[in-house]
Amino acid sequence: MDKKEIVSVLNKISILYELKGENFFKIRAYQAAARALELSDINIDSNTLESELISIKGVGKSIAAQIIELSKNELPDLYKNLKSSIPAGLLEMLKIQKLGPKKIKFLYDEMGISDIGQLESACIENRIAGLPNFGKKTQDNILHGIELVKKFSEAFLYSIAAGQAETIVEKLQSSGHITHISIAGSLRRKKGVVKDIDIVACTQNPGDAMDIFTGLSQVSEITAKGETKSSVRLKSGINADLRIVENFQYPYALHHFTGSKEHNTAMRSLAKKSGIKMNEYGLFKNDKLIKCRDEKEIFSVFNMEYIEPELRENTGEIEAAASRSLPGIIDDKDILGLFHFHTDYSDGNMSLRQATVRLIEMGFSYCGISDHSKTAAYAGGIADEKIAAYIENTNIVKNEFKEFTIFSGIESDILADGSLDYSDEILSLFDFVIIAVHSSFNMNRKAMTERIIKGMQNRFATILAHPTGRLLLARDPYDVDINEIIDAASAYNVDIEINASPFRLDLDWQNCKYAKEKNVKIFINPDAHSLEGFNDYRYGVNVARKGWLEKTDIVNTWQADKVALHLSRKKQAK
DNA sequence: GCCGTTTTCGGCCCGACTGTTTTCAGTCG
Repeated sequence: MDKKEIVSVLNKISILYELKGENFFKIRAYQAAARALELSDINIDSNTLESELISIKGVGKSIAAQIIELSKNELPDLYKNLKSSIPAGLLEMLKIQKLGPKKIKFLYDEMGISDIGQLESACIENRIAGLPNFGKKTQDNILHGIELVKKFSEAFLYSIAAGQAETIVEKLQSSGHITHISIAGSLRRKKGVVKDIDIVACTQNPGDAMDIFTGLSQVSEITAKGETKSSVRLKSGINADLRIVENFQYPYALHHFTGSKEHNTAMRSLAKKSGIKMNEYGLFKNDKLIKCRDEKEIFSVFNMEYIEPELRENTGEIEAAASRSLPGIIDDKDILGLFHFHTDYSDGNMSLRQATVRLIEMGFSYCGISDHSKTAAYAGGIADEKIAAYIENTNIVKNEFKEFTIFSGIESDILADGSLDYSDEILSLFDFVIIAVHSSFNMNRKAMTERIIKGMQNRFATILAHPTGRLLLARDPYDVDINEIIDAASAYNVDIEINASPFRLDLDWQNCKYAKEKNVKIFINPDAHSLEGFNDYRYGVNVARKGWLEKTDIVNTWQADKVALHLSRKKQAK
């Protein structure tokens, strides 16, 4: 079993323990170990030693032994026994809102209910209301929750949720009385996929603000309404929470509701060590508030640098902030040019000229065109005999815009055997060659990894595009060893892109640190097919920020002449 | 189950809202 599968088993054990009613801290220990393992750089195989595993904070002897068993493809007895003692349907039942492990356990133990179907019938037959600690309201909530499980996914693309959150903030702001307001939660941390919308605000009239919030036209249902917290479900299916606090509490509340949960837990435990209590209303020493005007001052109390929201995942940012060694992460304005876009030579709906005009308007100083190659028939890829015309057109536009640099490129398919779909003769005509997998996704891990590495060995390969091929919420990544890909990129001097399409965000932020460690250079590419698509580069910046990347790591934050040198050196070196 | 610059035992982050209860457990974030 590989690391990903092992992480999944550890998480399953924690869920099974929850349904068993096990000790809360034991449950959390498994969750913590799973997460620690996931985020560590350790590569797990059948030779992995206990000592390596125990060195990961959160993994002890017991869990290390289970990981070792799993790495040898043996399921630990503990897991087998747990799994066989708990019907799979109970796990599904956890997806129902307002229904947690305790109630599920009760329903199973006392009523023999072991899946969503049985639960639904029991509710319809009015057999749930009347049970101890269950009433009519709970029964209705369960039925409603079941309906939602059937209807909605639990996750939404950042781009969709962010748009809706911004609209809500604007409406609350225009209603007056708001003194502070911000999007918080995973949206503020710029996760690619989010579960809900969190908003923190201060106002002189909390009642009014709650009324406005719960009365918004996009609200389909009010799930909670109080003086300081209200929750609604939007018509889109996304849940949104509004928290209202006093002005002086705003920085603490903003930090608290921005999370992540793991970051907060770590911060609180750190606070506790210095005798400070930390919650959404403040920092307290001996019940006395330590005044902070903004989030920056909260971190200062602990003698830490300000931690950007994107970094707050408890992946080392707290330690780095304490030792004043946080990375200087990039900003939208650091991006000076955009590569990887498609024009009407393949499946884009704009000409190179139109693209260039737009990019100049957006303030960029260079770009790199890369239409699809001949194998991508579905995308109108360019046949061998049309390459000359494609390059000629690029040259015409190049000459028209002297102050703006256009790099000439192509997105060449990595075929199933690892070869690229153009001859070296054709590939040599370009300033850069993006290589990508667009077909035969169902290869096994070893074969897929070897295929991509062979593609990178081509002497003209410049950038590897969307390295895992995933489509968020729609298509799993193909089976590939991403660390091996990064190692190979380092060895064969190939850059990797962060595909900034909100549907892809591939390379993922969690792999960026390893790429940086291996000195692999990164491009943030919009993969635009239309003029509007260029704006997507910002989503890629979000990924780079979460991934601790700095300007030195990201090629398209460099000036055009440096990029030109970088590309030509790559071509000559190979 | 994990962890330790007071600790190898005894802790483990904290609070709002709901619904079912008469003081609180469960769920969620």
